[in-house]
Amino acid sequence: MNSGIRVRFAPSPTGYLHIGGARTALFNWLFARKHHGTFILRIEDTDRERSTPEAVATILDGLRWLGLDWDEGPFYQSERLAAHRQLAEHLLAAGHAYKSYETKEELEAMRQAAEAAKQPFVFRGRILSPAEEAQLTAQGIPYVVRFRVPRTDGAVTFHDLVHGEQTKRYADIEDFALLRSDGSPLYILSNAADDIAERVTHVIRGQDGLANTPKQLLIYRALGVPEPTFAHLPLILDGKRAKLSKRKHGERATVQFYQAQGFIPDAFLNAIALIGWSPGDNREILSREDMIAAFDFAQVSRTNGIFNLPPADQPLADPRQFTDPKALWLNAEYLRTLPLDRLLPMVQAQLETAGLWKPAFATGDGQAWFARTVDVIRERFRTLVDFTTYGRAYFDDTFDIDPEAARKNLRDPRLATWLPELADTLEPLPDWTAEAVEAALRDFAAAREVKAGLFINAARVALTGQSVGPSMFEVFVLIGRERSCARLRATGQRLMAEAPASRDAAATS
RNA sequence: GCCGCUAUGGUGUAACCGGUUAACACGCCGCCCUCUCACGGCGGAGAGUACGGGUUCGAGCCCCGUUAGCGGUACCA
Repeated sequence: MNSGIRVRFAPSPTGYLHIGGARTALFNWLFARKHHGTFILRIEDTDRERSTPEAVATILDGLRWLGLDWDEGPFYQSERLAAHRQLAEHLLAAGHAYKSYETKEELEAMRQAAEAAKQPFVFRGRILSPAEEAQLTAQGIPYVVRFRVPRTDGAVTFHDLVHGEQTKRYADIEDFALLRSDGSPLYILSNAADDIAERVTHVIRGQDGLANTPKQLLIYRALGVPEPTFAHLPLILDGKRAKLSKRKHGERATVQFYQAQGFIPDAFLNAIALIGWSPGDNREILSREDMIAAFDFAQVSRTNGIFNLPPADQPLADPRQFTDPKALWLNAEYLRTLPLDRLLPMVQAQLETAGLWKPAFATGDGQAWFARTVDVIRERFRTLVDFTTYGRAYFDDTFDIDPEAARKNLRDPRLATWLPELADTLEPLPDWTAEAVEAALRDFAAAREVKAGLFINAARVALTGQSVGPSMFEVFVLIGRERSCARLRATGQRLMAEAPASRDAAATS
C-alpha cells in the first residue's frame, strides 16, 4: 500500500559521500519507509567538471553500503536540461520571467552601493518591451533570464516541518536568475524542475536550502503546480562548530572512511541518525526498524549537530580514538551484541581484504572454530578492522609482538628457558581444554615457586602479541596445541637470543 | 553590509511549546567480578542552562540587547 509520499535524496557528485549527505539520505529513507512512500535517488550533476563517473559511483557505493535502497532512480539532472530550459521559456511567455541585460560589473556596482548604504541589495531589473529586447539581442548583447518577483505588497509564506512558519516579503526577494547567458539553467530552477518532474511531495534537505525556499515556491506558484512540503535539517559541524569537509578534516568526513575502518553500517546509521534528531525517550541504540517506527519531524532539532572529530593537524594520542567517541562506542556496542550469524560474514570480508582469510575457516571443524573465536574476541574490539590488527594472531602466524606488552610481561630472564619448558609440559596433555591447560600451567608454576600470573601473562604475549585479551586458558584452546607450543618455544628462543647481548653489555660497564 | 537559525555537565543531546528535584548516553572516579585488559553489576562527582537586562507569582523555555558559531544573499551547487 503506497501512501503517495515521494521523497528524494539529490546529492551533487563531489567525489565522496559526505556524512551530512548520508544523514539527509537517511532521514529521507526513514520518512519514506515509515509512511510507505517512495525514496527517489537523483544525481544533481550539472557541474560537469566535478561530476565524474567515479564520483557518481562513490555515492552509489556509499548508499549501498549503508543499505539505503532507493525505489526510483538514479535520475541524472544533466539529462533534463532541455526540460529545465523549456520551463524557463514557459515562465518567460507567461510574464513571470524576463530577459535581463545587465552585466556582472553593473550588478557588482549596485551591490557595493547598497552595502555602502547599509541597505540590503534587492535586484530589480528593467523590464523591456519586446521591441527593446529584440534590438539588444540583435546587437548580440548577452542576457540572463530572471524570475520576475511580484511587484506588489505580499509575501511568500510556508510552513517548514522543522523550522515552523516562514515568511519572506516579495520586496526582500531579488529577481533571481533562472538561465545563464549561455542558456544553461541555474540550480534554483533545475532543482525545482526536477522535484516537479518527479512529483516530490516532501523536500527533506539541509538547512542551507531554507533561505532559497521562498524563491522556489515562487516558481511553483507561477507554474501553477502542486507544492511540496519542506523540511530543512540541521547541518553537521565539527567539534569547533565549523563545517565538516574533506578539505579540512580529510577522509574522516566521508562515509567511505567508516566503511574502510570497519564500521558496521547499522551502527554508523545509528550514530548519524542521532545528530539532529532524537527518538524522544532517551534511547541511544536503535535498529533500523526502531528508527523507522520512531522517526518524526517533531523530534528533529533546529540546532546544528556535532560530529566530534579529533583535530586533523595533530597525531592521535590514542589511535583507537580516531573519530567521534559516540560513534566509536556505538560501533563497539554493535560488535558485541550483533547476532553471530550476521557478524561472521562481516569479519570474513575484513579478513579477506587483509589477506588473512583461509578456506579452512569455512569448512567442518574450522567453521565452528571461526565462530567461536570471533565470539570470544569481539568483546574488546571497536571496529571490524580490529580483528585483523589486535586479533591477527588468531588467524595467522604472522603477527607483531607489541613492544609495550613485551616490556611489561617478558621481563623476567628466566622466561627464556621456562617458556619452552612450559611448551614441553603442555604439549603431551591428553586433552587440550581450558581446564587441562590451566591445571598443568598452575602445577608448572608451583613447581618453580612462582605465581601462575608470570606464565599466564608471558604466554599471552607469546601467543597473541598483546598484553590484553580473553582469559588465557581460552586463548590456549583457540590458538590450539600445535601453534601454542610453537609460539612459546619461539618466544623463548627470541628471549634467549636477546639475553647474551645484555650480559655482555653489563660486563663491559 | 543585510536577513535567518543556534548557544544546556568534559563530549553529544533531552527537558509536558512557562510550574517550582535540569534527564539520558559517552567519558571520568570508586567498589564488585577478575590471570591481563575488557564486558557486566552497584554506586559517585560534575551544568543552575553563552553574557547582561526585562516580562511573570514563577523562565533553560517568552521579549530586548551583546558576544560567538552556522546558513542565505553570485550568470555557485
